[in-house]
Amino acid sequence: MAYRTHYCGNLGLDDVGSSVSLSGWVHSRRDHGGVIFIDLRDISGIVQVVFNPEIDSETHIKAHSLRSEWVIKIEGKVSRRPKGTENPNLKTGEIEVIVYSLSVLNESRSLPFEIVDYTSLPKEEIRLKHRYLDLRRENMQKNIILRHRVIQRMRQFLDKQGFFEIETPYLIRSTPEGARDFLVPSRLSPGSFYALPQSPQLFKQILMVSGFEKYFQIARCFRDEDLRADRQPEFTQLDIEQSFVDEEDIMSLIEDLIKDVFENVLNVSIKTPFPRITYDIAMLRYGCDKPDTRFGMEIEDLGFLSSSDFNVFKGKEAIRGINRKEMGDISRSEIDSLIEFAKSCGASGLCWFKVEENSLQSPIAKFFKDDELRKIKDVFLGEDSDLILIVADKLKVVCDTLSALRLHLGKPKEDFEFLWIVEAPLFEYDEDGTLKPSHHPFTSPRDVDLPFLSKEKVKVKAKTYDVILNGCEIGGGSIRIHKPDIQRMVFSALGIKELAEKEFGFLLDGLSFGAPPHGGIALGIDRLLMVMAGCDSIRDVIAFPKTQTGTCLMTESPTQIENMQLKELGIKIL
RNA sequence: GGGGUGGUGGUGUAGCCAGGUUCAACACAUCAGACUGUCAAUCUGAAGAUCGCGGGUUCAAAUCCCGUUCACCCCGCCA
Repeated sequence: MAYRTHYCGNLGLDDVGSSVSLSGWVHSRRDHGGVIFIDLRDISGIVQVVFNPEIDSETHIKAHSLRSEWVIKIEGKVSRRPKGTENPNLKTGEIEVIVYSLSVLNESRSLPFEIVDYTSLPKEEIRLKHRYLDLRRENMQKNIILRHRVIQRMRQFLDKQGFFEIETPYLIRSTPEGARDFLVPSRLSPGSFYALPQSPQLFKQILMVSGFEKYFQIARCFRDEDLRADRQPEFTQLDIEQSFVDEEDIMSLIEDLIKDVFENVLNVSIKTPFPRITYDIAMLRYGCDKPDTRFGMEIEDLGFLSSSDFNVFKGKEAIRGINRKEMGDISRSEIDSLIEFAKSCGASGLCWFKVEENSLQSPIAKFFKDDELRKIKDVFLGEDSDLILIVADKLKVVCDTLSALRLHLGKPKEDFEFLWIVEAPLFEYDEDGTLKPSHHPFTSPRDVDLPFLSKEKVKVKAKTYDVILNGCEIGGGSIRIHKPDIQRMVFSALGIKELAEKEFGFLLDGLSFGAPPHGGIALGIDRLLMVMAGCDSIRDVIAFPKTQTGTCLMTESPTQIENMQLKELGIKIL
């Protein structure tokens, strides 16, 4: 007889009276000496199966030896549970299966940890080592299946919109821009290496030149940089590119896609269009380019205080602050720890005012004139029991610190808040003073900024759009440059003209053969899933993630390589 | 490269920053026995850790110090 006629979790009152066979894992057992209850688990859920000595004594004796996570097959009859013994916590709690035949398909050693979600989880180290057991937990199965549903829905949606799913190579040319590449040695060209793609960026643009017009791919991307809770060395993007579009087209496509996915997978309705703010406004109001907008506490400018008598504020590049409502009763030591927090962000200090009886209280209040104090209170709409925090420093430090304080003190509501950040600068200077693209060098500048490409480079804004969900950057894209002369101008502005001709010659060639206007976006599937599933780390939505040092604790990769294998590749370890 | 947190039976924690009659406690899991209606079963009993690893201080170290390693969080880095 077949392993199963039904799935455990799908049985219900409708099945009462039918004979079924079920296969699955022993989730838990309750042995009463007489009757034995087993919770039998398969992918669909759990059902209680009953071994009763009066039904079949031989099977009952066999059932005594069953242990957690043994794999068994049973045959039995679905019965309504006796009155008063129904379990409302179980989807199948109104019925049980009276067993008349049991076979053990496989035994299990005693477990390194319990396969349950109600007790505190073992250390992540242990979970990752025995990932096959960790993934048996209901919560993890939910996450991985959610991931499947989201990806399927995205494919469906894009297919309906006329997009083609096209694969691009994983063994590609290494280019100097961007993150560190993972390299793959070429046996056939000793001393030469492929790189794994950081994204399919160039190939999808080439597909536009090729005339496919609408492309997407669930693409694995690889970046050899340090890991974080939201960063793995390999991660998955929904990569999209489309011809004959502007920013509006891509943003509304993504809004429709996200709306469709959330409504059909999570049954959560999403308001579109998403709010849009420019990069400059985001930096001004939130101090960062991926603000969490689930709470207010926006940053206010206090530049007028640079002319006050308070020396600390004199000559500072920026003076800005936030108002943490209803925290005016904070203790002195709590304020001290906020000051420490600010210092850890790079600030030299943190000034504070409590609003009490409609006026500002602070050790530094005496340095300010009455009208200055009033103005501070007005800027923040200060009310009694508010706490106003002010940082005066270099602009970047002020932004970083206030942004961090905002997240530290904010109480975000449980919700999904989307936001577009548009018009990021095309270029930025890194700390050693070299100009680099803030997205990638194929991003189109705004048409109005073209004249500034050669002079005030940092003022040039780009046709970019990043999509933010609850303060997490879940995607970003841009309209690309489709004219070779403008592409060359950008390369020149970056001072990489010669290098680019060599590295990206094929793109410049492609653009010169009638490339259509085009643009696209990539959504970080792992991060999107992390927020959808309510996890704190993308590791919980990836079946087999790496540790912070880039190792896999289950397979113990990476490993050293035999000399023979190295020799064949023409590689020597230093 | 840097800052921080943690590592105590299989798992999660307590003990540690007052070093010694607590050289190890509690819960869960495991094993054995009992039990015919439980569902995180219950009851009784047993087994199981030289406290990540190495060194040092001390009459004495899970506890203090130094180093190291692993996991996690963060900065740098991530076009």
